[in-house]
Amino acid sequence: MRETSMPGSASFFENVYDVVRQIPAGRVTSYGAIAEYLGLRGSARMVGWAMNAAQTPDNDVPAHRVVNRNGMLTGKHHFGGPLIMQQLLESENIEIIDDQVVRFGELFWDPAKELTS
DNA sequence: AAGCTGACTATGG
DNA sequence: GCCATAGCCAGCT
Repeated sequence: MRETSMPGSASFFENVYDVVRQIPAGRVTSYGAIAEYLGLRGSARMVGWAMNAAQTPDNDVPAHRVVNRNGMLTGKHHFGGPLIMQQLLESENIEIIDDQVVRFGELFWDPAKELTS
């Protein structure tokens, strides 16, 4: 892993990044799924918060592939623009209607199942 | 040091 | 079916 972070800052943030980076293009996942995979479970907010920190140019974390449980682009406004997230997803053949991922159930990528720890 | 906030989720009314 | 409340944990003021 890239110890680009500061010394001693090893936190679940890197765990989140690692999982998000493994999300295949054209797929999406939810905060809760990642949180549960990391053992945070109900603390899906922490995952979202990790995404907030993932906005740094040093990270290659496709945070746009992470949406809420409804498949809604809740964090779209945090990408520097309210349409950035949608455009990124559309560029990966993911259809977005009304800030929501179409066929979210089909595109959903569960780390707990796909990564088979 | 203590309290608030937050890119969520589940439950209740 | 929609609105309100509670639980969650880590970072910031």
